[in-house]
Amino acid sequence: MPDRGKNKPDSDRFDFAEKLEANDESPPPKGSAGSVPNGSELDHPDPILDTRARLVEAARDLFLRQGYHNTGVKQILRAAGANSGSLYHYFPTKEDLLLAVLDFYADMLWPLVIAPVFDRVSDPIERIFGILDGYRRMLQFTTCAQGCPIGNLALELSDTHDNVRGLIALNFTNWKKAIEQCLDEAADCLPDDCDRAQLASFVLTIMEGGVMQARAYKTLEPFESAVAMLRDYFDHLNEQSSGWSAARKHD
Amino acid sequence: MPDRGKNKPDSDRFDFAEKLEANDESPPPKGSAGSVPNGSELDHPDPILDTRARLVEAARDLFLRQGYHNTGVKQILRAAGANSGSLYHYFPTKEDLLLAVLDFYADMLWPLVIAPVFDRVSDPIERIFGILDGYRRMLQFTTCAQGCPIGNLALELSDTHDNVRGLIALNFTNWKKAIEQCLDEAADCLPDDCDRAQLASFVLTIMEGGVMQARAYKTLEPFESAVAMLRDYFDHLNEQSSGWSAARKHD
DNA sequence: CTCTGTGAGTTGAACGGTCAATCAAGATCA
DNA sequence: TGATCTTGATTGACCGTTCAACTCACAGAG
Repeated sequence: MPDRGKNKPDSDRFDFAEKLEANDESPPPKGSAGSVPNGSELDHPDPILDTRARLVEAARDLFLRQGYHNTGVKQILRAAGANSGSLYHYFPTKEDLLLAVLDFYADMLWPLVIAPVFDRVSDPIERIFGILDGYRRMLQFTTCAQGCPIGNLALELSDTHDNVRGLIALNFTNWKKAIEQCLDEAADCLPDDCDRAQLASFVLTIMEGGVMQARAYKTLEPFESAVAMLRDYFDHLNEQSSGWSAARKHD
Repeated sequence: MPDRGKNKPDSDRFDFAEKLEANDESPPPKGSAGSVPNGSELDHPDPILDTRARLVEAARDLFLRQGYHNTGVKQILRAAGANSGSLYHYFPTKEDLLLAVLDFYADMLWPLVIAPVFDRVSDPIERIFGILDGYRRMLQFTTCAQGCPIGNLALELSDTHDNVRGLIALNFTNWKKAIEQCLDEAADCLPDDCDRAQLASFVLTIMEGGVMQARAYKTLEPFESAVAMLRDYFDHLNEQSSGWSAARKHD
C-alpha cells in the first residue's frame, strides 16, 4: 500500500465540521451574493489547525469550488497559509493531497451528513429525505454553485485516476449504506421483493443527477422536483407493501 | 453576440456522425481493451475534414476523455494535425473551442441520439428507454469510462464559466424536449395531473446520476438498476392513468 | 493568357506566466 | 543532539496565446 502521507498527528480537521454544522440549521442568505463563501479564499487560515489539516481543508474547499485540475498548488498554499515545502512534506504529490481530501470526506460523512439528520428525525423514510434536504440546502446556500463534492470529482477524475476513483466509490458506498440502513428499518413499508441495496443506489442516482441539473440551470427546481418524484415512488412502494394495513403517513 | 468563431465553411463535422452511427448497432468488443478508442489519440486525422472540423472533433474527443482543464491545447493540435496558429485563426480562445464543441453536441443530438431510436422504435415510452439504452451502450462500449459528454462538462465548468453553463443547459433542455415529446404522445398512459416536463427532467436526472455511478464503480449495474426502477415507476404511473382500461404492455 | 494584388488559411518559433515538484537551509521541539 | 517541520527560492516542463512570415487559390487588370 502506498504511503499517501496519512501520518496525521491526532486531532485535526474539525473546522469543516463546525462550519457545516452551523450551516446546517441557519437559513440561507438572500439577496446579493454577499455572504456566499465563494470568490476570495480564506485569508485568515485557522491558526488552531496544524499545517496538514489546513492544507487538506484549503484543498477540499478549492477542489469543491473549482475542480481538481483547475486548482493550482500555489492557490492551495496561499489559502492554507503554508509553503510548498510543507505540502510536500506531508503529501508526496498533489494527487495524494486529493486522496487525503477524499479520506476526509469519508470520515466526515457520518458526523456531518448523516448524524445530524438521524438525531433530528426518527422515521426511517423521512431520514432519507432529510439527508436529501441537506443537499438541497447546500445548493441553496451556494446559489446552486456547489452540490455534492464527491460527484464533482467523480466525473472529473474517475476515468483517468484509478486510485482516486476507488475512494470516490467508497464514499458513494458509505452514503448508500446509510440510506440502505433506513430502508431496512422501513422494510415493512416496502414490497417484499424490493432490493433495498438497489433502491439505495437509486436514491443516490437521483441525488447526484438532481444536483447536476440544479447546477447547470442554477435553479433548485430540477433537484426539488426529482426528490418529489422519488417521494411519489416511495409512496407507490408503500402501497405495494404487504404491511399496507398499517399504512404510513407523512405530513 | 460574441463571434465565437462560428464561421464554419459549409459541410463538415459528419465524421462523428458516421462513427457513432456505426457504433449504434454493433455489439461491443469484449476481452482486452484492444479496440476501445482510448489511449493514443487519432494519429491519422481525417484529411477530408477541414481544419476547423478536425479541431472541433479532436477537442470533443479529448474533452470527453480527459476533461477540459486536463486537456492541453498542444494535445488538441497534435490530435487534429494542426498548428496553434490555425486554432487561433478559428477560435479566439480555448474556451471558444469548447463552446464550438457544445454547439456541435447540440446540433448532433437529434441526428445521432434521438433519430436512430425514433426510427427503430415507435412506442413513445419505449423510445425513452431506447434513448437511455443508447447511453448504456456507450458506457458498455467504453468499459464505463465515458458516459454523457454534457454531464462531464456540467460539473467541471458550470460554476466557473457561465457562458459554458448556458450551452450545457441548452443541451440538457433539448434532450428533455425529446423526452417530453414522447411523454406527450404517451399522455394516456400517464396520470392526468402528471407534469410531463418535470417527468422528463426526472428521466435526465436518472440518466446522469446513473452514468456517474457507473463510471465511479466501473460497472453497468447501477445504471441498469436505476433504469429498471424508472421503468417500474412508469408502470406505476400507467396504472394510475385514467385510460388504464386500454392498458399498455411492453416486451 | 499572363501578371499581380488580395486575403483566407497555415506555419512554428517564441512569449510570459504558471504548473507541480525539489531541496538546501533554517526553525522548533523533544 | 536528532527528528520533525517550515521556509521560499528554484527547477524544467508545460500552459494558453501571439505573431511575423509564408503558401496558395483566385479575382481583376492588362
